Amino acid sequence: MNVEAKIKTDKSIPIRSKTIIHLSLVQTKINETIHSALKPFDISLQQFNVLRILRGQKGVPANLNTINERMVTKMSNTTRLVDKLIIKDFVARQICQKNRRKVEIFITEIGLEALHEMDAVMTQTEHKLLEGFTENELTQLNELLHKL
Amino acid sequence: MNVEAKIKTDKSIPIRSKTIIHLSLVQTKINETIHSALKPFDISLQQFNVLRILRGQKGVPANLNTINERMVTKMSNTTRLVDKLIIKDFVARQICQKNRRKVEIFITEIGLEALHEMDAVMTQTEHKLLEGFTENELTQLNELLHKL
DNA sequence: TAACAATTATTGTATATACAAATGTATAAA
DNA sequence: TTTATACATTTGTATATACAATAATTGTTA
Repeated sequence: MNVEAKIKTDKSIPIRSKTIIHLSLVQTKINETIHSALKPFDISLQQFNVLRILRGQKGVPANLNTINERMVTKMSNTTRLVDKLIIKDFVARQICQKNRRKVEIFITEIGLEALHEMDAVMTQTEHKLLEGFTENELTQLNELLHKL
Repeated sequence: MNVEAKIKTDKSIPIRSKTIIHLSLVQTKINETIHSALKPFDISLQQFNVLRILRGQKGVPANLNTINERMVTKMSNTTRLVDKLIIKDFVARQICQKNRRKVEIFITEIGLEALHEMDAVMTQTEHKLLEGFTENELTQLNELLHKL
């Protein structure tokens, strides 16, 4: 991921601008890679993330607020995202009886199985994306990102 | 930007998954920050990037292909993006006389002036986003991102 | 308790984006 | 010259997303 080459500029860019552009380029690459890795499963990255959040609940249903809080990129319309997962029978939704404003969303057996298949592909994709890094460099990168 | 806190998981995440999530979180933050910084100018980040590309041409008009190649996040419909900049009188478009399939797009005086104002805001935003970093750490981060 | 405010989710609408098909132009081949 | 192919952009369409408005329920307070 060579910034200067990519944006084809002759003049040297200030280090901060360069960093921001660099991060954007990296993210674009990551998104494209993950997107195509998930393609065979006919699921979007956002939908995949919701499934993982629900699995993390270990059987406890989550309401929309909880999902929203834990989403990496927040969605204004998690409702419709969940709708799509329901169509696939990956999750189910029911009204919370304690507080009927809330809904309880949980992952189904079918969803768990599908997610398990996707996990393998995702792990593989992550390794491929980060194949240029040593363990030490990964730690370094995370420490630096932590400052942002 | 604390990954574990943000995604509220108890179990420790594999370093590669963590890195990918970390990068996504960082990018979300950057996008939100830049988006709100550009809000007063009523321009999207993509539109801003096109303006910068056109200024980089130093008077030489660019065709759509050139713009597309240099875009950080590639767009399938640069046509419509340029349309919006034309409405604002920031750029102009004319058919290339040498090859009438091509169009020539260039930034106007109004566009240059507007961009100049935005530059100040962007520099400020970049500094704020990266205020936790020393010069040395910025260099380090760029070197690491280069591996991706 | 009635009125009002706060919470939670859903829906409507406008814009953004991805992908494919269509348009118009230029070049090459028969 | 006609046909085919490649090129550069535009348009159509479906989906995604952001933001605001609405609906339903619960909590608060006068």
